[in-house]
Amino acid sequence: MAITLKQLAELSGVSIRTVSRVLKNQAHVQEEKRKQILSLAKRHHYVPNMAARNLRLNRSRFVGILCSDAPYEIFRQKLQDLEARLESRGYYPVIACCDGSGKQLNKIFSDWSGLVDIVVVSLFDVEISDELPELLEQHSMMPIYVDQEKHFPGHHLSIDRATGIRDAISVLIRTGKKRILRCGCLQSRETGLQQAFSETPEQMRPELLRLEKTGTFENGKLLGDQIMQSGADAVFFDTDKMALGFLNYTAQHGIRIPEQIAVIGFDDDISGQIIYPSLSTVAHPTEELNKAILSIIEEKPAQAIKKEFSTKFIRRESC
Amino acid sequence: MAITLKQLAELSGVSIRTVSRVLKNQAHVQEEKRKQILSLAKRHHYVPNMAARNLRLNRSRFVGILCSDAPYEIFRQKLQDLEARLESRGYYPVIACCDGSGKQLNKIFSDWSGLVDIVVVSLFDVEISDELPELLEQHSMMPIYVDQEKHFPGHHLSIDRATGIRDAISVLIRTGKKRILRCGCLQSRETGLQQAFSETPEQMRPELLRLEKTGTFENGKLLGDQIMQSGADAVFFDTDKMALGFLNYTAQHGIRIPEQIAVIGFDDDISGQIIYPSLSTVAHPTEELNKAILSIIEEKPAQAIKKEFSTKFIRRESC
DNA sequence: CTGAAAGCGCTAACAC
DNA sequence: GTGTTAGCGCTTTCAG
Repeated sequence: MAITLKQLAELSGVSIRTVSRVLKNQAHVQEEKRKQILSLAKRHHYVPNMAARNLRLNRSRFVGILCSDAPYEIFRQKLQDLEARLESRGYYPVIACCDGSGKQLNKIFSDWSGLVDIVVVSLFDVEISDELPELLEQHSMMPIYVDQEKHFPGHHLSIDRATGIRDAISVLIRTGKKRILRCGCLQSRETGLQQAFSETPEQMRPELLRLEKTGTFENGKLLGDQIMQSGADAVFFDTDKMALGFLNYTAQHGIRIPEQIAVIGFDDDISGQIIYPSLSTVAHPTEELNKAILSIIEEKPAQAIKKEFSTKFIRRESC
Repeated sequence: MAITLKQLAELSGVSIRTVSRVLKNQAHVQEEKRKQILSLAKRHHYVPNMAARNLRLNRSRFVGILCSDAPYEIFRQKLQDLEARLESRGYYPVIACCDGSGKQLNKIFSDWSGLVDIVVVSLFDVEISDELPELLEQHSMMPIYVDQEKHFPGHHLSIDRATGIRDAISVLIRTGKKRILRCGCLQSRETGLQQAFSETPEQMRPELLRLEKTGTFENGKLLGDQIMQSGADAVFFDTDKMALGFLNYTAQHGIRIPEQIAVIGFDDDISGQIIYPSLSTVAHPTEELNKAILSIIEEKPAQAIKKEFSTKFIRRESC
């Protein structure tokens, strides 16, 4: 099918080396031969076989991405952005949905061996096996950890949740909310909240209520009654999913947002933008993060990179 | 880094062929040697280099996926389902976001040459260059076209929009709607609508209104006034996006759904499930379609497969 | 039962 | 300027 260097060499009556030189613009080759080879190559649609090149050079343009199977919108959004960026630089993502078990990781890496040498670890809500670094080492793959709790050796790009959350809560405080409810139980959401409170002069500090439930859509919806009875005038949810569940409840019960209660979520799910009232939320630093991934891939720094990116508050109609 | 067959052969003092035989369980090898080789392989974490294997066998386990960059939720949903299915069978998706131009396609296929031999074409909203079949041929890649308008040679899996739409409209008619508005201008949405109407005895047939605008969220929102003034008691939108735009409008204006007007969309975007009232819609046959893709990949049928899958009406709160 | 060897398509060091 | 050649790591035919 596809023509090879060797065939091209035979066709043009020169050595494979010369063909290679012409095609790669290395050194000088007689203009005449050059042209002939070039036209021959074009006519036969010569394309280097990347499998062979990769084998020879022991590197590839494929970037493995380990992601969770769970349908978190924000995840897919990030992924899509990354895909586009990779491709624009001539890299391609190879996706594996992963549960984090050593067994599965081993299978994946084996299937990728020699074809993928950089792995972006972007797992969420799964328990990652401690064998991961060892497995990566064995398969000689370089990991880039994105927003991972476990501190495996390698590049780490993390997300500072506090900044965006602090700004969000500050807005609530500044707009005179007196009873703020925090709904959820993720430790990572706590710092920003505390910051906003401690920045506020004591006499102006609102009351802080808590409802510690996991941040699912269902929970947001089910807790509706309880939230409204709490007397809170503003509520911050751990996740947009949960906030959206609550907004579903309020829509159903004719509760006016933000007049009766202001709502802020976390994640910037697409759904938050399409509903009415649109959901104020804290957005992930997707762009910056993905840019950083790309720069690591392209520059392959010897030192392990550790960077943190800030989340950002996005004010919409719900507060 | 990674140990090779050759090294394993040297370590165990046999030929490379014998090692290979043991590792692949081909024919019999002296039990003693067998065990030694096996333990050696395990100790050194031997993993075959897929790049080399692919080169030799001229095939691969990577499946290229051409998808649109546009952030259509339904697209990503389908993609995610496909990813999981592929992986469960030991295949991996390699993603390229594509604008359909010959130039870009050529670049992508060149980058993939020898590494990808099956390409799932799942493009939407882009003009695909007519060079595609030729380019695929040149790179010896087998296409699987998913829901594509252009009839290039190869396997085609298409989506029958009519079935789900007919059922949707039938429900509207059965529930006594008298003025049904169709909002959108996609030709593909017309057949099912016509079917539902012509199946209905003439004296019971509702009135059919039309508003021919493209199915964007913005349009759904902007057309709110016009839709309400049309006097329609039910509206079918070309896309969930547009329906969601309209529901945003109705939420903002305190219009009761479905009492004042029943709403049905098309696509089954996630957002339609989380809002109140949840959006009745017509869903794509994602599972069946992706199963079919997998069976083509695994069975590599000689004959071009042409299959059509039906959409399905999902009734929720909005009608 | 086991091994030698060819070759997938490409790169690049090393001659001439 | 141009050609020869030795691999990258694997599979598999063909001889022993």
